[in-house]
Amino acid sequence: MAAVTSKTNAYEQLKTSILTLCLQPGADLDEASLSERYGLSRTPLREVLRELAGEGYVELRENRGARVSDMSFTTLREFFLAAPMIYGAILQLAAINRTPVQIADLKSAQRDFVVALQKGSVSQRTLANNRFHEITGEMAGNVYLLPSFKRLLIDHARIGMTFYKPSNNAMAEKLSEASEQHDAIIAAIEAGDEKRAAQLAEMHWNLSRGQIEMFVTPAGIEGQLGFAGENNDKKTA
Amino acid sequence: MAAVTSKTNAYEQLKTSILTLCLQPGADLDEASLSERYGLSRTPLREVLRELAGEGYVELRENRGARVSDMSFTTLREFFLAAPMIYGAILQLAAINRTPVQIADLKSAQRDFVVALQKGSVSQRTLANNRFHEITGEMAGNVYLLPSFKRLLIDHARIGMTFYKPSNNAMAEKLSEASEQHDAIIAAIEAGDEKRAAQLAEMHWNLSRGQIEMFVTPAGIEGQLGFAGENNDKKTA
DNA sequence: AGGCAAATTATTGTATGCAATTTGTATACA
DNA sequence: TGTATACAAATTGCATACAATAATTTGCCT
Repeated sequence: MAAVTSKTNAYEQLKTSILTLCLQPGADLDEASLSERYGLSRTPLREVLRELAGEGYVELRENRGARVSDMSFTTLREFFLAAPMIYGAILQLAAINRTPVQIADLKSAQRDFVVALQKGSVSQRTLANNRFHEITGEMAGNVYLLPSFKRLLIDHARIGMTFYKPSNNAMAEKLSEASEQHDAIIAAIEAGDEKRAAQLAEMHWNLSRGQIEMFVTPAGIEGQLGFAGENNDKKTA
Repeated sequence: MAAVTSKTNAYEQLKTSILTLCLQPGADLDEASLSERYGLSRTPLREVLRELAGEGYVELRENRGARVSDMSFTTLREFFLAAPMIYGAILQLAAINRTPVQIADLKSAQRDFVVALQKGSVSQRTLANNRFHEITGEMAGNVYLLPSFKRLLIDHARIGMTFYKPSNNAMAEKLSEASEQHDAIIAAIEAGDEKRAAQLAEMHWNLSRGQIEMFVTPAGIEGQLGFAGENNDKKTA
């Protein structure tokens, strides 16, 4: 998948559309309309869908078309169970096997992420973050860990698109914290400090989990509806 | 992939051919001859190849056809690095999430494996063993760990086909030891003993590694060429 | 009016033919 | 003898046409 053909174009566009929730989880994918949309016939488009299915972007159902891989509360739980393990292993190996060019790539990706953080859309930020982690996966250089890691990154991006909206200051703060962790990860990898890398991996996921919890249980509205407990002295506006 | 069509047939046959080394790592896969062989046109066969590529059975090269996923000394090293981790996690989760029907399936697969051990070919033994582990993967029920685990199982089968030939008594002994470990794994899963399950996972891979080392460094021919050290009192035959 | 069944429509699956790319080979030239 | 280039063969990629399957509508009967 190197040359710039309408096929690779469709492949990349579908990927980013799924990552940015432009195509929502569970959405039906019609072969006819998609092939027309991307300017190719159904045959190559079907092959693209098969490839995307292999990576976990879409699910194929026999005689019933493809749909974007679904996400549920169950998968969210599975996600946070598997993520620290896999990512911990990936970062450890990245710290061991990294090459100079890869480190340069990673730093470049981090610069892009910082820019996206400052003046990018939620999608751009998500994609930049995704690219950063993709590179760490490449650095690890283990074909057996990579499939699961890539699968994780798909849903990491989609979870990010859902929950990491900087609607309040606390969220924005978390995001800059994530950026600082990226810097720390780069430093640990560059230093070949595998223990530190593993530690940072876990911290990074704890941050993600914290952001989701913050989103699910919003702060700052206690008592507003008059349901506050007996000991609440605070006056309601 | 449920209905028995010539497409699913090609899919399954290619899978087992690759697992049993009937199609060797790195072997070229010609679309025309394969489509003729399995009695379907090139279009659906190409889709099958894409699906197999997604699971790690084959590698696709643009404009240059598919070939069976390669294995090298490097990948062997990556394998034994990733395997204990992934399989440890899989068995832990299997012990937690197992259902009665799954346990029954696992026991059934183990019975098949024992039969294959006694009077089956190397291929049959490998496939039965593979099926056993596949079921543990299903039991774990984590979509994020599964891709890597399945990728591992492919090469586990191929490594097994290469190294686990019971050419001597020691090898045969190792195999019955593997069977006993399977029984222990079933017991741990059924009891919901996740710690024990993780422990057994590591033991199982250590056994595999030992078998390979035994194959690579054959015993019983020291001194035969007269290169024995000074302190060797043993008479050569 | 409600439910079942047959026909219609829409969508997916497969086959074939042709275009584009790669690979192998032969020939000319340094 | 080694290298480069042009041509031929083989193989992959794509589009169109047709077949098979699923979804929907329509009409009929109860």
